[in-house]
Amino acid sequence: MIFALSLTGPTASGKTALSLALAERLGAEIISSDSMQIYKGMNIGTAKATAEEQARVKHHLIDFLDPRESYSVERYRTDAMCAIRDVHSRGRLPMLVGGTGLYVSALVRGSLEDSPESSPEFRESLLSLAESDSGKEELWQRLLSVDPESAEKIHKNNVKRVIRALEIYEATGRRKSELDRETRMAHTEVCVGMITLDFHSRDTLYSRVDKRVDIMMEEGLLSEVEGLYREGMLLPETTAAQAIGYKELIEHIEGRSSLDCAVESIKLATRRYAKRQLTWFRHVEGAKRIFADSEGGSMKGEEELLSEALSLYGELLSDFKKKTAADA
RNA sequence: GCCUCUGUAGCUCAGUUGGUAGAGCAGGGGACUGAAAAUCCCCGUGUCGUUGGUUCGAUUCCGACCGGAGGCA
Repeated sequence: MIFALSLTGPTASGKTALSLALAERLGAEIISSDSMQIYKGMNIGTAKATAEEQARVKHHLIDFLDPRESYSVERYRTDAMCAIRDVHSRGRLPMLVGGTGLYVSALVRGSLEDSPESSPEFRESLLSLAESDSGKEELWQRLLSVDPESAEKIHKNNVKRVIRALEIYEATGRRKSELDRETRMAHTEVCVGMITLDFHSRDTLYSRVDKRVDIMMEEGLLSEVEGLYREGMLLPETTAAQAIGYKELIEHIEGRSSLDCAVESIKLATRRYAKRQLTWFRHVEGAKRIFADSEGGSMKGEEELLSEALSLYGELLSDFKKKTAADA
């Protein structure tokens, strides 16, 4: 059983700075758990660690995929497991850092091996069906007849999820609800100790978000997006083109919104994203929480955060040791 | 100074022929197992500008006052 440390938190919470300090202290290598930093050339808008920062600590699963390509949780699981084994085999601590909750939980929960790959053709054909309300209803009814347990859990308007559940049945003849149960039981070869960054003051987080978007613009986000757009890297419908900061500036480049409007939309979308991340991380079982701000709302100093994180790491590690000793 | 319009949820505004009010946006809460920075669900009490009057009852009608916009001087 391999122990891996994970550091999560909403965008603009200061994950990167803390992760670098922690990694240096613990002899760790960073494995990104971010669904957008995987893409090559998307640097400013995804707040990727800079070249200097990457020189300080070795980073994995960052900046390696063509933005025109699609990726998936399961590919992430495979890639991340591979990186974790690699880092561990060299006697270093694998440290997952990123804000994509689903990616982290894919490593915490069992394997999804039995789960079928996605089928673009299948999705497309059902998607066109779902354009009307009655079409959505029809798809959901179809799911209800095939896998009532999943249908009950998935709202009929959540077309993507309804389609995925149907896709699983179509491809394997098995129900999504069954597979979910099995994967929940599946054993994992890695134990992830999780630290989550939270905020006492939502306002503090949101003003950090706003400020960071302004900084990204100053650093040249617009020309980064323009460059990628001109090279044909940001194609409609791809995951990369849906990234916050990119989709809004694409609209502006295509003349559908003013620059000011685009920047405001980026801030708004980022704040909402941060809120969703907080919801996700707050409800993750077994995660240890540290606050980036004090109760009054002012940001904590780096030293203070680092020492809090180190003590949580100590707790997580001793829990892990107890657990492995008990298993043996 | 006079005249007209206007003052309702954080913002933009509906509305009540007098029985204390509702949309959009913002905001809050939640879900999440091969698209996840995606996708989806739930949540609206606010001195109806202030103060008098009429009335069983006023945010709604009338007066005064205080903001705001425009017009005339």
